[in-house]
Amino acid sequence: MKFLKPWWSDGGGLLHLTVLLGLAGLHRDPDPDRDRDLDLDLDLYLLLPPRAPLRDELLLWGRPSPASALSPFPAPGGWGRAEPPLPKGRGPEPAGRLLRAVRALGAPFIPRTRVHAWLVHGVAAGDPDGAHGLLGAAAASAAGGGGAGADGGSQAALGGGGDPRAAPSSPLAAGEEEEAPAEPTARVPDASGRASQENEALRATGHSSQQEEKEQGVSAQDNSLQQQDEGEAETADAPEWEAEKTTESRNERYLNGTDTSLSLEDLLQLLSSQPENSLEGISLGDIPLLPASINDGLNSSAYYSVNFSQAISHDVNLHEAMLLCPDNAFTRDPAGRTSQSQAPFLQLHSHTTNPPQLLPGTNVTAFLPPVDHQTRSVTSHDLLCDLDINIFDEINSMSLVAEDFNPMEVSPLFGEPDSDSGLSLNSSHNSTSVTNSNSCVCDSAIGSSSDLESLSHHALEGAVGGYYPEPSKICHIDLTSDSFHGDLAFQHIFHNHTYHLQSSVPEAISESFSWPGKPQKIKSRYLNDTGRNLSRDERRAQALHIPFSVDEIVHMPVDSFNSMLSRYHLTDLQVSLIRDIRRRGKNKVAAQNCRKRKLDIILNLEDDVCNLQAKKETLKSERAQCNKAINIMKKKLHDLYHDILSRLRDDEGRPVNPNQYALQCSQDGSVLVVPKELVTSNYKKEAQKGKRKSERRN
DNA sequence: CTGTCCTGTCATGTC
DNA sequence: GTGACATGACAGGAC
Repeated sequence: MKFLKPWWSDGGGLLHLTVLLGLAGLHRDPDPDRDRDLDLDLDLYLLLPPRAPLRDELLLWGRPSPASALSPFPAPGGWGRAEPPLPKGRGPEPAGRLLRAVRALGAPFIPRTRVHAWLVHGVAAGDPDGAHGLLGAAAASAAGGGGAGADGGSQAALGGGGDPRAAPSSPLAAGEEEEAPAEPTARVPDASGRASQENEALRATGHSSQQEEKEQGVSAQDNSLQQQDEGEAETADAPEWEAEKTTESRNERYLNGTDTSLSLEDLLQLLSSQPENSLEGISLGDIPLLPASINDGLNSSAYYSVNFSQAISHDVNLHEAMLLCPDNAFTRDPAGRTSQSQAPFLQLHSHTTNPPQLLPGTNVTAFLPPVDHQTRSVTSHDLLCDLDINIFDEINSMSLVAEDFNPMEVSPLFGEPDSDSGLSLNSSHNSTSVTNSNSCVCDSAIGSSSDLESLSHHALEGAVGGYYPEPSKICHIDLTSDSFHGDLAFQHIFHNHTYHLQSSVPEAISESFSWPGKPQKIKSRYLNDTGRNLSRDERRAQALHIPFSVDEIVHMPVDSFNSMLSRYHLTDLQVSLIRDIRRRGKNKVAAQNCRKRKLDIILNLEDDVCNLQAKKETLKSERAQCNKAINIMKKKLHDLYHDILSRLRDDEGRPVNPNQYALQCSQDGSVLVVPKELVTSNYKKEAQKGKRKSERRN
């Protein structure tokens, strides 16, 4: 079990449960060869609402094993789902379904009394259809014991027939309807039986005997409470949102396939209630698929204002995370907290005392939501006292060993990594500090924000910087609109915000007016939600509550900028800062462009240099070749001169000196031997004439 | 510890 | 005169 991350500072978060259900011989097939055991391995992700502990409902979506296609049993269709079975080999669940399911809740935040579980991955090793049947039967049971339209196999498995009380253990029947008596049938063990079963499951996971004793003690308490609840169920006042979800309507939704939710307790209760061989013919083939990772779906679910990508990224100490829940989570409503707060923990214990023979090989490690704890009167103190430390230690060892937990990645919300306050996530996760403060997460988170930067980061991210905060980071702000915003803990949070704002604004102002020389080391300490460093201007703007993002300030046209300044009633300080931000921003862009241009120019010049050097080399080579050819021609001409002149004789019969005479070809083709002086003068004259002619032509 | 590179910022000039 | 832009210079951080 891993408490992946408490993105709500008061303890909400994502809880990863691994539920191993070993059901030996549960699935009977007419063909003995096909009779097989059921090993159901479920990965559940429980989305724990902020400040609202597990209570009375799980919404569970199943993902049938790919092996279901090989099922020898026909897929049931009676208690069908709104979503048709996904084609074989289909990938993860698209985010839309989860989102729709989440939005179907009808509230911006998860109802505080509900817990939602996504069956992210389910593998029925032995018989996937058996596993499906298991869930299917559970859903059918939840639908009222298998009414009209329910799968016949499911009905047979449940033995419910048409009697709505045939499956009184249905959490929906007992928890939501709060009408069905809790009289267990021969097939359906009572709560204590379930508790015994799950206790055995926990024992199989290695719990110590002492721990079991504690759990059993809590289970007994839980059982008594549950029985009391059952007796008082009719008189219990259900919350408004619950009133809207009557069993009838819920059953209808189950039956007509518009509601795919399924209580996890349904599942466990069904497991405990069904004797061996009783799940024959039931299938989960039509349980809608779910993504192998909830990341996509949850990430797209801005509805929660939760950063799921981060939420599932880390393991945290579950014990601490649970205990980190602010006290208000348990004491907010002393009258109404009777059941809601302690439910998850108590329920955990209540499910741990079942006799092992009922579910041989069953290994359940999960916080199970209670069905009906409306009237429980256990205080939060009792709850916390009832928590078995060993459980958390074991969970911690499991989770922290399984995955590396990097508290620093969680820290941006809780404190600066190198905060001078000395408080960090590590400290917030320290057991001592945790147990000393019921709201230590929030306190440390806010209280450790020793300067304006972190404060403004949390409080004003949306307005300044152009980077919208991830929901996990602003949850404590958004929650102000929630019905819990009157909590003392949150008042404390906002008090701290105000305090730090007041104490930090001058710092920011002074910083903004002493720009040169200001240390910029602080920059790396302030990360926005995308992990990007908040610029100094962004922090300044946040500090001064400037309702525009830096991007807007910098990039908007002048007219819009001026009109914006005139529209809003801004102080001189704000206007000055906005203009400085705009100037610096534009200058920054200009500098970037300038450097880019400079770099381009340099690169172009380098290219030019290379090209010119290559051309130069080519010309050198050509010139060398020409010179060589010229030399050859000169040599040949020289030889020719000597050969010809050596054969000539003057009037006196003496050989002609080649150095004094030259050969000259006339236009008529005759060759004359003339003194070089004449040749030179004539050549110059000819050259001048040719030059004049060329000039005339031009 | 030092050098290099990158980036932001300021000052100044130009349009 | 003002704003936008370009650019040199400087400083700080990262590597």
